Amino acid sequence: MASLKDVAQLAGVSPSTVSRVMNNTIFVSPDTREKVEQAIREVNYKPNILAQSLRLKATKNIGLLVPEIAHPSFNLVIKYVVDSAAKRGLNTIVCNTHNDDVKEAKIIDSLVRQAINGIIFIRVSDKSHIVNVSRSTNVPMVVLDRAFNNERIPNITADNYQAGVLAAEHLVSKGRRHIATITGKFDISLARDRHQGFVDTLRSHDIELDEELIYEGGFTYQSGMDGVKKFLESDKEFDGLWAQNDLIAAAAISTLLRNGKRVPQDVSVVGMDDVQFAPMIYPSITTIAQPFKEMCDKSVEYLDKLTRNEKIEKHHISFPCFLVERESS
Amino acid sequence: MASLKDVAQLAGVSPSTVSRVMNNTIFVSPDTREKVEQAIREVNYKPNILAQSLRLKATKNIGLLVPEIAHPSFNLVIKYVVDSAAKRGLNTIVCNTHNDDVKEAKIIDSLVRQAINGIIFIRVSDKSHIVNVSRSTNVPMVVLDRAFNNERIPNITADNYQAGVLAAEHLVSKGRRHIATITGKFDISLARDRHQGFVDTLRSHDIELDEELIYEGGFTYQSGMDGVKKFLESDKEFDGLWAQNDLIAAAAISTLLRNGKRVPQDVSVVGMDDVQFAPMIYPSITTIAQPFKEMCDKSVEYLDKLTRNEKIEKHHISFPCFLVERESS
DNA sequence: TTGAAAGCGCTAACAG
DNA sequence: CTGTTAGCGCTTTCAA
Repeated sequence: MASLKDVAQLAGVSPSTVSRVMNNTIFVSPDTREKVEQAIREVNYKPNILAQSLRLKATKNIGLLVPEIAHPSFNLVIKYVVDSAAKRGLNTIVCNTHNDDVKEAKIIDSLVRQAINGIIFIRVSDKSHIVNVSRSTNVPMVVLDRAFNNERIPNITADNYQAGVLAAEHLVSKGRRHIATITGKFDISLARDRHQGFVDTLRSHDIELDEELIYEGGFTYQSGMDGVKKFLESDKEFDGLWAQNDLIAAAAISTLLRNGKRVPQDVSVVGMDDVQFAPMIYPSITTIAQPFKEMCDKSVEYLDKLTRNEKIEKHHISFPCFLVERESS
Repeated sequence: MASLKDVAQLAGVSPSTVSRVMNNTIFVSPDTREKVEQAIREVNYKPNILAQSLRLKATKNIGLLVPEIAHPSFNLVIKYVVDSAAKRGLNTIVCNTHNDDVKEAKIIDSLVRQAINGIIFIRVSDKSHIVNVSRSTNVPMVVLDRAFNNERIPNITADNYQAGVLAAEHLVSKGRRHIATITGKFDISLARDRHQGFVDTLRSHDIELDEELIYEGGFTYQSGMDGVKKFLESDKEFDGLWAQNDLIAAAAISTLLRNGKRVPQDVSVVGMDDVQFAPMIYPSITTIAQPFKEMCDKSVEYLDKLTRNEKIEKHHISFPCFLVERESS
């Protein structure tokens, strides 16, 4: 690969001049410029990003940490972050924390060593303590999806409470009164928020959730199966079910079908996230969608601003969710 | 962030000594080492990766190009490549080529400027011409999943012909004789290979595919729906269907169900890839699995070897597929 | 308007 | 065993 020096030599000018032509930083006389551009073309010169970054103390890479890559919701996040970053000329280094906060800490630690410009971050759990890192290294970070209260680190989330409201309203509007729910682990605050919105709204319709029809799962397919099995084994009748994500919803639907229940006739099922497969299965999943694209865009925008020391409007943005009605309800 | 120089100063030694301690490159006397390590701890020194890379002309980053991040099969590839790279201490920059070979070329072009050590690559189509890039820049590359004949660039694929054989054998073993198939676009050679294996095997059982029961789709959900609709509109009876990926299979299954057909009783459906949702829907999808994990591991291993100029055993490795039998057949 | 020179943070001869 | 020195490829003062 030709270097800037090579180009300079070939054009008979100094390296600084070539740099000036490349970056349009200050005026260069038309004929020198022509000579230089000629030389650049001749050797197909491309600046070495590493050297640039070292000099400028800024890279074109951002890091994206997700609890698990092969999770349909995070898959969407990856797509949108990568696409949005690419639009701004940024590369995305995708890291898998495997739902393990020790691994998570290690990854941040290695990422922070000037390989990247900033980190977008879906925390493994509410316990992940990343503040220290951010403080000691001043690598900009934004926390996505899972709530995080900190005055230094921006936080982009969906309005999870409102998601619960939407789910409840929808089930009630379908005439369902005997309602079950399968949630994520309650040590993740968004699971609590969703549940709270759900419970409050049902209550406002004089519906009280039966304790036996609440299953605290873990945002996994398995917990969807387990939850429905437990409900079926109890004697409780139920005609509506909210699953706090679509993985759980898919599990619930297939488990119900396998047990001779009809969806939606016997049980209306509502999911959450509107992942890729939600419209693809039969019956297709009615779900509470998060505006992932907008959330990811905003995250990248914030990170970008932070790296250039620009102000950001708000430290915590919460995006409203919306209902996508399909066959399962 | 403290630099090597700071540490040296603090420890009262030269920078090179600190470097030696960090890298264990040659012997350092125990007490100097102790002094240095003390200083390192004191300022929490972390080497600047950028400077290291510039100096060593090698980064810890690899690039991964996929035609579309939010495609369930490629999602698996991303997961496995990232995980496998992480085990070797490599970061993965994930890029989305959006099924566009112009974009693809641009991305490679920008990636190649020393930001990365090598590229793993699922080509957009058989037309993508990346050889030039690899030649002019000598950034190591390996082509994954989609066949590519080149003596310079290793190619890791599944045995797609054999996949077709497995699918045909399975349908025949289920007593199916009137068989339909929905394929990927035939400008991607693996679609042709799969089809060939399928056709040859059926023929060996004296079954000839009816032209009207072959639909050349595009590895998308949409083409699965379109294909089945076309089949249903023709008068042809069919009791078996091979979809060349699980997206198509899912579409086929739900379209059949919506049209009053039972799966598998009326039509046995077989997919391919064994993506995440294949076991999750009802009926769960019988599918021809590709050993994605092994394929990705091998790709990363090859890339790693290439970057250290080690020999690799074979330039083209083709991994056998296997049948995963579930409810849909 | 252009060039010379310094330096980003690191490693690796080369001396000693 | 350790220090000095040069240099990876670039940008940016500072002078001219």
